[in-house]
Amino acid sequence: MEAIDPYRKKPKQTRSGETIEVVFEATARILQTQSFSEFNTNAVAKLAGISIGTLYQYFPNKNAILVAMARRELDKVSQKIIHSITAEYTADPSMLAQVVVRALLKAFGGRQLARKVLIEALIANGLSDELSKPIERVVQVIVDQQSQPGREQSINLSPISLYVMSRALIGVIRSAVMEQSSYLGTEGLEEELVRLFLYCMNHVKSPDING
Amino acid sequence: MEAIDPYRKKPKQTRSGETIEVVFEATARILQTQSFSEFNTNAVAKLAGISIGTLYQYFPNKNAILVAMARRELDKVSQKIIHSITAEYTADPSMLAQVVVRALLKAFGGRQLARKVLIEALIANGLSDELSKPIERVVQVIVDQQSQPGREQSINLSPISLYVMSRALIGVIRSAVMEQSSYLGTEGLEEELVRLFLYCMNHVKSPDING
Amino acid sequence: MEAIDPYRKKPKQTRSGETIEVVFEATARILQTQSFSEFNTNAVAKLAGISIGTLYQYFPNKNAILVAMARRELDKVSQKIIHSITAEYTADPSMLAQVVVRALLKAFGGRQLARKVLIEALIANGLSDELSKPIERVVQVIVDQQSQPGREQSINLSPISLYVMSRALIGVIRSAVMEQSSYLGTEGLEEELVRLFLYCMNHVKSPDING
Amino acid sequence: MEAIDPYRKKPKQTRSGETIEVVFEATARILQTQSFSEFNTNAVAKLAGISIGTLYQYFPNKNAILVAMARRELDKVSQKIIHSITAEYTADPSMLAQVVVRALLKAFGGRQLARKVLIEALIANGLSDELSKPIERVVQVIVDQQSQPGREQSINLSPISLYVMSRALIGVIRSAVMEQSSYLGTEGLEEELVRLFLYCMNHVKSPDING
DNA sequence: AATGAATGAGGGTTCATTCAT
DNA sequence: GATGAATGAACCCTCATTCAT
Repeated sequence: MEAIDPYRKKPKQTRSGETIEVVFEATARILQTQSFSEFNTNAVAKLAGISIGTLYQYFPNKNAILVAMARRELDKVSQKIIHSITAEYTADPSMLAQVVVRALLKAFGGRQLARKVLIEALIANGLSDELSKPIERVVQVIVDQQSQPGREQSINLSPISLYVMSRALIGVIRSAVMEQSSYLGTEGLEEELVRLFLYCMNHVKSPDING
Repeated sequence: MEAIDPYRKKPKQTRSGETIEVVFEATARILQTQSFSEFNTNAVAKLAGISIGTLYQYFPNKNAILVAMARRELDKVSQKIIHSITAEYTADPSMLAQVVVRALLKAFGGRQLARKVLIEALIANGLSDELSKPIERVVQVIVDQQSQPGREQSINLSPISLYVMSRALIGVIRSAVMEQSSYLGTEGLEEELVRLFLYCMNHVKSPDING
Repeated sequence: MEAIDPYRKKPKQTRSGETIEVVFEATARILQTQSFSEFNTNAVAKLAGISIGTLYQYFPNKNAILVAMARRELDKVSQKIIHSITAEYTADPSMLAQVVVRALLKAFGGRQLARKVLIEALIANGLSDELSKPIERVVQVIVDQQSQPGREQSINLSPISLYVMSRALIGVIRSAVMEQSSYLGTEGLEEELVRLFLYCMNHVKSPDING
Repeated sequence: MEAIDPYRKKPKQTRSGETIEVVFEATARILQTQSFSEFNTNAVAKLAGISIGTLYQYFPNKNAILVAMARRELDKVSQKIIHSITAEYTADPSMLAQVVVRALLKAFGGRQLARKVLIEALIANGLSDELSKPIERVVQVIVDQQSQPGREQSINLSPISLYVMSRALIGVIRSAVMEQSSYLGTEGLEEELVRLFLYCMNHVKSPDING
């Protein structure tokens, strides 16, 4: 559907990198302070302090700005989480879960309107699967970690379980952010998510309701 | 925010109801066969076989069409599910879960592009919480059912658990629909969702990964 | 340019008269509380509590409402002034002038937004000459009065003098109303207008500036 | 109220000035040859030979065209009159009056429909006081001139007298233009206006009618 | 006489994108 | 590489007016 590479020219030079950066900066500012409908190429160029012509030399079209920005943002998120996991390496799964959930909440639940709109943009552009990619990456890292030789019991997470788990997690966080839910920032939500995460990782057979 | 009532005039006469219906019909057809950007008031009116003026006598603006339609759609969904539960009343929780999940998948996962865009519309209008309402309604019905006198053990679902559960479920389905995931329609997905649902309903303490 | 008779059906019956009245009432209310652009047939009909169809049975088109209303309004004005003159019949010209000016100011300078907009409407419809008609009528009455047999000296006002005089007077008042001038309501303005009026009535040859 | 500056971008380049000019030209042509209702942005752009987009880069909205144009027109008028006065400097007040009145009539009474509509535009935009500004400017110049040292008798024109005078003069001319009066262009009208002007400038106490 | 749903021409305005400089 | 004036297709929405009931 959409051009896979949203950039028109690779930021080889420092100059180019700067231009892309100011465009992102301007985009974020607009999404944050104004509505999504306020986001248009002319406005971005103006706020970025560049000409509209220059903008179009770095992005083939309006959408490409959002896509590029969102991708970079999501990359950052997974980088951070993976870093957290690696740094606080632990054998305790519940600790692990907490680290991941907390990082996710911090990343997406920042109450930052810009991120919310960015997410909307991804969705509206049929790129909503990108949203879940960071979690998939994260989970993969965890699985790899847990499956290291020397471990007694390695996790065996089926692809579909991974899929459901990541979408469930992100789904809850996404909803909370979009609805500006009052649960955001509470310990309760974090606990529930940790529990959900652990359940999915364990992949135990669901026990009966009545025992 | 957004006008709560997306209708401009109450359908007092039968005529009005019909008009709204043809507008919905046309909207669905456009969303299904063409892209979202093809969805404009003129196209809708034309396909609906009414004048643009008439359309605007029933909907205050373009967005209102989507919002009204989405709401009705979601209402239908919960109606159906609740009906299913009531019809196939069962003491077996896993049966219950299956009924609910299957109904949800059928409702949202119809692979119908129109529904996808409708969901987008809700989100874009800051009404994404409406998406989860049907599940909340459904769960409420279930809880009520399970808690009837005579039952040995009633369910005690905390609000936050209900919240997380409904958003997790819808999150997965939503993602699958939006991404046009290949899991859609598979038994595997259904099973996973049933499991997730049951787990959440039971709300058991998550066992350790290795334990 | 415009239909001379703005009414579609003569108000023979009481019913008809009432309808026209509620239309005028609604029009006035809209012009007063909202802008001129808010004035449209649908709004008028709604506020008047009649159907749009009924409205069009009494007025051939939108403009006719304004024209009819303005004419009636201006008629009222001249009626009042003439009444004042007749009632306070006086041989003293300056008294006469004061009576006329005061009546005019009261009629047009009422700070009533509706009248202002009505005036605008007349102008916009190329009927601005109607504005001056009341004064012409008034002056005619005065002239007739002054010229009654038994009077030593009758006034001999040339048509062009009458024209200039009436337009000058109305011009000042109109401007003051339109600009919402702070002079409105002051004695100073009244005095100046009385002086102007008297000067015009006297029609003396203009003396040199320096004497 | 209304945006004080009706322009969207300052004519930095020569190009801009030209664009504004062709827009004015096209506007005038339309107002002159067609009715006011024919005046719409698309028609203007077309006749101006520019795209509608370009037009909107110079004027924020349709009305701004009229306002900008009217202002420029009125500026021209006062420039011309002041120029006339200065050029034909004279100590003879009646000559002076004639110069002013003639210039005013020429400026406003050109029978040009465009000017009429322009005036309407000013009025409709609540800027009708702008209409009188040129005369105020002119009178100021005259007063300054007359009050120069060496003159035996300087004029002492109170603000309210100035106000009444300018509005009376313009009022008559405006009416004549709007009504397309047959007096327009006659010597009689000019004489009457000169007389009115002189009377106001002298500000003599009005003599009794019969005295 | 009254109604009011339906009409649809028409117009204001935006904004993604181009291209000559 | 940068600029930004110019473009014009596209689209939302209004509202005067009609006419079947």
